[in-house]
Amino acid sequence: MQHFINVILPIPLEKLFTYSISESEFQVLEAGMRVAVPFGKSKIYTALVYETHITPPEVYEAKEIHKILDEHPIVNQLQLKHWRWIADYYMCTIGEVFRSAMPSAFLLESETLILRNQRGVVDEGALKDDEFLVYEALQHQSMLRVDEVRAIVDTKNILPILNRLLEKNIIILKDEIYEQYKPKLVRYVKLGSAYKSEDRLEELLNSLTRAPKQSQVVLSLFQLQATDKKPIKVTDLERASGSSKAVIKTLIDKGILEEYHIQTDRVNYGGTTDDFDLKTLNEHQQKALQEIHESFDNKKVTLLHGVTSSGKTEVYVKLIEDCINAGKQALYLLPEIALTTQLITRLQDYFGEKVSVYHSKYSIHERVEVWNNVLVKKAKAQIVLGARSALFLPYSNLGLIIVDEEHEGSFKQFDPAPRYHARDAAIVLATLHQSNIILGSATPSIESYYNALTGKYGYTSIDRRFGDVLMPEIELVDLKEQTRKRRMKGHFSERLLAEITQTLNDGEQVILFQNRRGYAPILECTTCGHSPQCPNCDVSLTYHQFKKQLRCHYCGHHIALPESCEACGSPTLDTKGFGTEQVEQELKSLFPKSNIGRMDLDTTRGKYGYEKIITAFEQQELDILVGTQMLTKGLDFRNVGLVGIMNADSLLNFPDYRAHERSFQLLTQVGGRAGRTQKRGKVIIQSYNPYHQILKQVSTNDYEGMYKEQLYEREQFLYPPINRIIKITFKHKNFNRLNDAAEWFAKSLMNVFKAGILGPEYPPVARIRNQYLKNVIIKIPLGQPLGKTKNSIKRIENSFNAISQFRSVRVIYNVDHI
DNA sequence: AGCACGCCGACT
DNA sequence: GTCGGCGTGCTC
Repeated sequence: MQHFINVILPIPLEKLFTYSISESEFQVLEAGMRVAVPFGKSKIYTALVYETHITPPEVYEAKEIHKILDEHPIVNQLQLKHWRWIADYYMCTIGEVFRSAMPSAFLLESETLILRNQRGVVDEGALKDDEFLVYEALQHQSMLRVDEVRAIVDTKNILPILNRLLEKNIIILKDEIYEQYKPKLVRYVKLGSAYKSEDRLEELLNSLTRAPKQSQVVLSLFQLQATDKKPIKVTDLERASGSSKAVIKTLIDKGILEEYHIQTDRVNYGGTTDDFDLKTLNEHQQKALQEIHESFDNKKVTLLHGVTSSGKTEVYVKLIEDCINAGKQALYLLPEIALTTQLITRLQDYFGEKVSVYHSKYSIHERVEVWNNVLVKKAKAQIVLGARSALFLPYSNLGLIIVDEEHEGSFKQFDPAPRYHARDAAIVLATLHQSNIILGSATPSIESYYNALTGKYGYTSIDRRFGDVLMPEIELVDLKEQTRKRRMKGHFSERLLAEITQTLNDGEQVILFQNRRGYAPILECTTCGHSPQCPNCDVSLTYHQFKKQLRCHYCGHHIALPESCEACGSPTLDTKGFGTEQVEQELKSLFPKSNIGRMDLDTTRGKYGYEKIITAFEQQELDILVGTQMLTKGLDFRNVGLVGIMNADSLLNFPDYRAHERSFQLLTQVGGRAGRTQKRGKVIIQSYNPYHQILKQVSTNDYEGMYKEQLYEREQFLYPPINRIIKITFKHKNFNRLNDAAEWFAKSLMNVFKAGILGPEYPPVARIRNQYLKNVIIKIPLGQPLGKTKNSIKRIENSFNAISQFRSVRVIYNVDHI
């Protein structure tokens, strides 16, 4: 009998692929195990077994698999179901979900290597120039990768060259897949087995009298062994003997010492364990906890609406405790930017080494380890704290999911597919596991609050700050008036300056928020009005003073700062608008005695990027911190007396239906950083439009009012939560073709759906990396069956792809686009 | 998505 | 003449 497997490949193709396997492989293979399979002419991919069966494919001959990569499944059935749901709901392929769900180290691809053919006889004179270059390179390096060859000969298509070299027997090709994950090994040493007996030992020491360093090492080894029976690390021996790696190596080479390796975990928690000093909950938290339990009993998703600094974390901790006591796994999801050491240590203080952390700044190795720990249900991975990708770990018995900062837009993945919303995917995951799930926020999203009010979610709130600290006092400053009266110093109003001075004098810290990085978004010639544009994108280049550069924030293109206008040649260049860099600079001249820090994408690169800045601010080495929305989340600073919003208008004037909701959330969250101890904090919001409804609602803490008004608008314009939306983006480098394609697609949608089709429209940035963009938005009434709607859309896409000029236009679906 | 194949323009 | 562009079709 023949045996087969259907596998998921990590590529955007809808179908599963069938490979043939042997009888014995059939005995071993199970769904959820990885196999390496040949695909296409020469590639080898990592695929995941979806099912095994004995039905031969009818219209083609199945290829054989290359290799089995796992002994046991590393993905379970619940995950496969979850992936299927994500692929269906977010209109992508299961292969794309597979690709983004696994740590990249699990997905090896083959790479073609070019090696010297040792048996060939080379007639150097018969080689062409480029062939000779490759030949020469192989004299120095035993093998080359394809893109290295490309760099050497400096042409795109190197295949003809390689083929000629192959024919002349100069090179051979080899396809290699390599395991990217390497367990971390620690080197240990012990005395060589030849020297175990007493007399041999004495002999040894005598022989080393002329090598004092070496004998010192041997003596240190004895001392270490005497004090501690544990294995001795090479690094420890090095330190104890005060000698070098080289000396130890010599001893190893001589056979006097033997080295060996023990595998260790990268993800270890170094702190003390079982150090449970959970603050007792206050009455408000207690009440919330009670209500959450009741809501959980009704099997409901529960929304916890607690004002900033109300102590939601303590409530979560209680819930986690219950969950792990019941022997189940707990998942705590946070937006990437809120995953700070502050929170991690706090949780580790409660739960010790039961907490694992999983997010993008972790190395691929660390991620594999967390994956494996969750898979085998290790105690140290019973609680996972992570960003949205932590949703994909191989849980087998989740008892609790917490989605904190539930309103955060960054829970929605934007660029590669699957464009999923982690909050919503978490709800589905909770259903699959029959697990409890709680959404928490100080400013719930309109959707979630709507779901709570309509009874779909359970709801509970905490409207007092922990320790009864007062909500900050919020003051609006009219920039129009201040400018007219010439009361501005740079971008600071008199009021803001006075408050900053006052706060600093009181020995408290200041946070200033400006939601734009760089120095100024636009450089403009005051003579002719020209401003430098990105050659690849339809945006002005942002001026970064620190590097004296103009940069594009979309494609990364950058040029040196021009000294005169490129259009008219006059040196009258001026900046328009302002970013964090400029705020920082102005502050430095206004408050020369204060220490000023800046926190934005440019200053927080690298694994410990933000850690440094946050710690410096925490320890009050910095008096003022300027930053973008990064500083709105999850930071808990004790001593902040004042939060200043440099310009609220840039938020409010954002061109989409969520701008107001987002502004309210952002401003409330930043404001919440002020006054977390007994003294009441202060927030100053500068705006050209201080009578804006949203600003008023922020300043009076009127979430209800904001919700009602926004809901009314969404009802009027048929936006979520009243309707669902799917955004379709069309992308192509040819402007006219893109327009025709988008127009055709929109018309077809119109024919099918009759109403609710918006566009095609150009997005605010209509060209990125030389690709033109156009959007169509489909509004789907809640009653309309989603599956059928998506099928109709897919059918239209099929006809679309049948038109040859449209085929090359990328179609990107974004379901529930934020 | 990649990648090969095949057909056309513009240059060593 | 070839190189390299791009459109087209296929991948078990």
